[in-house]
Amino acid sequence: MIGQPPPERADAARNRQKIIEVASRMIAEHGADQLSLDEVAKEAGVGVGTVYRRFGDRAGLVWALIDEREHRFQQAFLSGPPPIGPGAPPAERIRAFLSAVVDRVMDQEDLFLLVELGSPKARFGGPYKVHHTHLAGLLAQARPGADARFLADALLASVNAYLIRYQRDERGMSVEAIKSALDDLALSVTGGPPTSRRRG
Amino acid sequence: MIGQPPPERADAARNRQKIIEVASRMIAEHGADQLSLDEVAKEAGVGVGTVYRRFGDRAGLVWALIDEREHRFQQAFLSGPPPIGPGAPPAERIRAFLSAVVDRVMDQEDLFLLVELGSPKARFGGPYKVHHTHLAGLLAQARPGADARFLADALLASVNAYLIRYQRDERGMSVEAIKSALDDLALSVTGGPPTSRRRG
DNA sequence: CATTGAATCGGAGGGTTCTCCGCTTATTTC
DNA sequence: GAAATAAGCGGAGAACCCTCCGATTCAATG
Repeated sequence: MIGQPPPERADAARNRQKIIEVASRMIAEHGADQLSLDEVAKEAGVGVGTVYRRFGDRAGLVWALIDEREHRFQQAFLSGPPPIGPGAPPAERIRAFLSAVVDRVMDQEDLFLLVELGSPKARFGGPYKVHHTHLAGLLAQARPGADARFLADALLASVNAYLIRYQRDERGMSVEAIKSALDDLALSVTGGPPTSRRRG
Repeated sequence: MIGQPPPERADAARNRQKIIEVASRMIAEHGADQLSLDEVAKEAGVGVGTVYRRFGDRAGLVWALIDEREHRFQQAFLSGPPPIGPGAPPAERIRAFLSAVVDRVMDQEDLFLLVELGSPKARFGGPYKVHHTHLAGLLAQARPGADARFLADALLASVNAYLIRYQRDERGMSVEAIKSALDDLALSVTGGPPTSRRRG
C-alpha cells in the first residue's frame, strides 16, 4: 500500500524471496516460537544485516509471512459474496467477519502470536488497520451514534490470538464455542436482543 | 493465593525485598522500558541468578511491582462502597469496574505494557484472574444465559494497556472519551438500550 | 565497455534475557 | 555447639535481537 520510488534491486528481491522461503520452512519444521533470525540469515546464505534491512525487525518478517495469505482473506470481506461480502445487512456482515477472523487467526496461529508480542507499531500495523477500517465502517452503519472506531478496536481485541488460545487451551472452549460467544457479543453491540437471546 | 509449604528463608526474603526496592527506584529514574535485570541484580548486590530464582522472569518481577498497588484496588471492588463495591446493581458495578480498571492501568501504564509482552502465562496470571472472576460473576447476574466468562475476557481485552495507549496516542482520544465509549459498550453487553442511547 | 555513485551486503559486536550448576549459607536436629 | 540437609546464591556462558559501517555489487550513463 506504499509506493516504492526506486524499484527494488534484483539482488535485494532475490534475497527477500530466499529469506521468506527459509523462514517459512523453518517455522514449518520447528515451530514459530523457535524462529531465530540469526539462523534464518545463515540458512538463507545472507548476513543478518540483510534480514533486518529487508524486514525491519522480527515482527516485520512475520508480517511478510502473514501477508502471503492475507490478500485472499481481504478479497473475501471486501468484495466476496455475502454474508461476509457486500450485499448483506451490516450487522450480519459484522458477525460473519468476526467468525472469519477467528478462522484467519487459527490458520496462522503461531505467526499471530509472534506479532502480538512485538512492538505496538507492529501490532497495530499491517493488516490490523485494514480490518479495523472495515469493521468500523460496518459498525457505523449498524449502530449510528456510537463510537464505531472504538468498538472496532474492542471487538478486534476480543479475537486476538493470545486470548483465543487461552480460551481454547486453558478454558477448554472449542473454536465453535468461541465463535458462538463472539456472535452473541456482536449481536449485543449491533443492537440485538437486549437481555434474552436466541440459541447460538 | 498459593500456600508456601516451606516458609521463605531469611536471606531470600531480604533479597526479594532489596530487588523490589532497586527495581522500583530504577524504573522511577529511567523508565520501565529501560529496566535491565542484569543491572537490577548488580545494583541490588546479588547475582542475576537470584533475581530469576525469586521472580521467574522479567514479567514475574513486573507483576511483583504491580502487586504492591493491586491489593488496594481489589479492596475497592470486592468490599468497597458502591457503585464499584457491593450494593449497586450488577450492570452498574460492571461499568464502574471497567472505568476503574482504566485508571488502574494508567496508574502503572509502563508496567502493564511490559507485562503484556511477556509470555501468555504472565499475561493471564497474576491479578488478571481476580479481575476476570469478579467481572464474570457480575456479568452472570446482569445477563443470565450468556457466556459470562467469555464476555469477561472480551471486556478485559478492551482495556489492555496497549490498546488504551494506542487510542490515546494515535487516535487522540482522551482518557475520558475512552471511558465513555467503554461505558457504552458495557451498556450494550449488559442489556442496555439496543440502538439509541443516552449521551455519555 | 569503463566509470561512477547509490543501494545493498554481511558479520563483528553491544546489550539483553535467561540457564546451569558447583559453592555457600540458613535452619533444624541431636 | 556441631553435624546434616535443604535452600539459596552467583556469575560464567549460551542464545538471541538488533545496530553499525566498511566493503561490495548493481545498473544507469557516456
